[in-house]
Amino acid sequence: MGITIKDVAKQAGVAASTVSRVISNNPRISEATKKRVRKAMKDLGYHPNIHARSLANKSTQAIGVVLPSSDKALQNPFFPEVLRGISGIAHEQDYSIYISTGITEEEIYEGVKRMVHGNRVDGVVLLYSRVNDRLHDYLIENNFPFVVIGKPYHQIDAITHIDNDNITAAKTITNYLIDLGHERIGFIGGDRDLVVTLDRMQGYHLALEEANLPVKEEYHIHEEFLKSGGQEAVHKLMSLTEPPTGVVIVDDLMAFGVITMLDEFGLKVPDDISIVSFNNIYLSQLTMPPLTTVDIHIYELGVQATKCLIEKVKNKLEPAKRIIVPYTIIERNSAVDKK
Amino acid sequence: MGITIKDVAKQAGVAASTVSRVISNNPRISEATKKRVRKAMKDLGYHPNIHARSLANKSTQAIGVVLPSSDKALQNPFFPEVLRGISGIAHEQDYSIYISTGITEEEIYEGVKRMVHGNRVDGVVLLYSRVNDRLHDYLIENNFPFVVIGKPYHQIDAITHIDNDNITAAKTITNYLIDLGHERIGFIGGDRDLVVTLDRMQGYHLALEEANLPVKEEYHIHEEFLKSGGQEAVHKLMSLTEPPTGVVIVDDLMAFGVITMLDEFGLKVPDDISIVSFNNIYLSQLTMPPLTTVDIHIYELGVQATKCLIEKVKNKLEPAKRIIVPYTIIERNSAVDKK
DNA sequence: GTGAAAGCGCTAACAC
DNA sequence: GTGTTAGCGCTTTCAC
Repeated sequence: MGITIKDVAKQAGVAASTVSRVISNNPRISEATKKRVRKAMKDLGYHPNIHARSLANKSTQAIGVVLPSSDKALQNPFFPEVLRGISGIAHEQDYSIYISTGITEEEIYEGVKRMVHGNRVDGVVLLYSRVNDRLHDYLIENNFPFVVIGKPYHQIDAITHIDNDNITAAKTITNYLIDLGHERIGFIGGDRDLVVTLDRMQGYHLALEEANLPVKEEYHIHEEFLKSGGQEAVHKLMSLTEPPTGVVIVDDLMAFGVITMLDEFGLKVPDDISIVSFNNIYLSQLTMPPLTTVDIHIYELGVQATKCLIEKVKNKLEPAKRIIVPYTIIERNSAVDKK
Repeated sequence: MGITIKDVAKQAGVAASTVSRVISNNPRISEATKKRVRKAMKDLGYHPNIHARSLANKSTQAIGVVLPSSDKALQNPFFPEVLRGISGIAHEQDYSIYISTGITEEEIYEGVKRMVHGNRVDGVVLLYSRVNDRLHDYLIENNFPFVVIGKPYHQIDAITHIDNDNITAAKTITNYLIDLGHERIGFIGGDRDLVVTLDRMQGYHLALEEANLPVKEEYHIHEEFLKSGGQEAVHKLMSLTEPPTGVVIVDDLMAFGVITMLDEFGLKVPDDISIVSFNNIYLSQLTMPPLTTVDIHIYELGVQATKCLIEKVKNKLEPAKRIIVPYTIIERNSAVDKK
C-alpha cells in the first residue's frame, strides 16, 4: 500500500533522486522536469514516507511537546491554550506535533528519552519549569534542541526560554490590591517546585515589603493548581482570627475554586474579600464576578516558544535566547476598595 | 549521536538480528542471550529508532488525533478532556500521539492525508462527526483504521464509533425542565453541521412533542459552540415577547456565555430563567450557579475510542463497533421550578 | 537458537 | 541538470 518515489520517477521518466530533488525544491532542477514530476506526483497521489525520509536525513519534521507530569494537566486551560499557539506556528511551518504525557515524573522523563534517542522529534518544548529539573540537564547533555516556557532554575543563560516577568507582574498586581486600601493580603500559590510559583511569590513579597506591610506566614498558602487544592487553601486561610481582606492567587482556575469555596462560607467576592489572579484564561470573564487578573498572553508564549525552537532546530548554533512576553493587568470585578 | 542495534550486537557478541529478536521478545532466543543483550542495551543506553523500525515493518507506534477545523477548538474543555482519555490509554499501550490541527476544513483534510499516506500513524481518531464528512469516505476508501467520537452521518454500520445516546439524553434533560413545570422551553444549539447538534435537537423535539408542547421556531437558536455565539443567541431569544422560561443548551461552555449575557440583561439564573446543558466539564460546578447538566463522560469517550482504535490497528479485520457511553444527569442549581 | 543478507523508501554524495 | 549508488537502522526471510 503505497506509491513510492520510484513509481513517481518511472511515471515521470526520471531517476528517483530527481524526484527527491523536486520535493526539496532543489534549484538545479529545470522548471520543465519539476513540472513533469509534480504532475506525476499528483496523478499518482504520492505522499512521501516520513520514516524513510527521517531515516535518510536524520530529521523528522516534528516537535515534541512536554506537559507536566500529572494525569490532569490538560484540565487547566493554560495548557490547551499554549498548545494552540504552538500548533499554529508548527502547522504554518509544516511541523507536526507529538505530545508526550505521563502521570509520574519518571514516566515523562522516559518519554522524553524515547523522543530524543528514538529520533522521534527534532526538538522539544517544555511547557513548565521545575526547580532542579533533570530534564533540562538531560537535554543539555545530549545537545538536543529545546526551549522552555517559564524560567529555568539553573543554567538560565544556556537555555532558551520564553517567560513573563512574573516577579514584576506579581508585584504590580499586589500593589493593585494595596492601592485599593488592602493591608491584610494573602497569597495562594501552586506547586512550590514550579519556578513560576516562586517568582510570583517573590513579587508579592516585594510589594508588601515596599509598602511596609507585614509578610505573615499564615497568609501564605501553597497547594496544587487545581480546584481541590484551592478549596483546601481557602479553608485554612479564612479560619484565621484576622483573615485577609484581599488575596493574590497564582492561577485563575484556582481562583474559581476559591470563589466557590468562599461562597460556601457565605463570603462574597468582591464584597467580603477581594481577589486577583493570573493567566486570564478565557473563562475569567465568564465567572461571577469576572476576575481581575494578569493576562500573561498564553497563546503568545506558545507562538514565541515554537518560533525559537524551530530556529534552533534549523541551526544548532543559534544562541540561547530569553524572550519576555509582556503582561497586561485586566481589571474586572473581583477586587474592590477595602471599605 | 546514536547507539544502534549494531553497537548493541557487538557489545553483546551477537548478530544484529538477534538483538532485534530480543527486542520483540522472540521466544526462540535463549534466556541467556536475552539477558546478555538486555544488559548491553542498558549499558549502552540504547533506544530503538522508530523511523527505521517503521520503515522496516510498516508500523509506527503512533495514533493520530484529529480536532475539528478551528483555531480554537482546544478552548472548549471537551477536547482536552477527550485527549486526556486518549493519551491515558495510548501511553499505557506504548503508543505515541500525533495531533493534527488546522483552521480550515481543507487543511485538516490535507493533514489527515499526510498522516495516512505518509505512514505517520497506524490509525486515527476523529474527535467529532460532521454531516457528510468526506474524511469518513476518504478513510474508508483507503481502508485505514479509524474510529470516530460521535455518530457518523452515513455508513454508520461500517464505522466504529463511540458516542452517547444524545437523542435520549436530550429528551431526558428536556423532560427534566418539563417536569419542573416549564412550558416555554428554548434550545440553543451549536454548529448545525455537527451530528451531535442534530441529535440533541431531535431529543429536545421529541420531549416537547410527547408533552404536547409546541415546538416554536423562534425558541430555537443555532450558533457556534463558543462564548460569543452563546451571547448572540441569548440576545435574540430574550427579545421575544414571550421569552422561554427554560432553555436547553448543547454545551456547558456556551451555557456560561449565556449566563453572563443574561446577567447583563438583569436576568438571573435560575430565578428568572432555568438552564440545563451538556458535557459536565469540570467548570460546570464552579460557576454561579453551578450547572445542571448531562455528564457525557468525556474522558471515557476518549478511553473507549482509543481501545477500539488500537484493536483495529492490530487486527484490520476487527469488525466495526458502536459503543454507547452512558450519560448521567447531574442536578445542580441552574434549573428550578417554574413559579 | 543464531547469523547473513536483502530490503523498507528516501536522501546525499559523487559522477558525468 | 540528472543519473547512480551507497547507506540511514531496523526487521525478516532463509540458511545452518
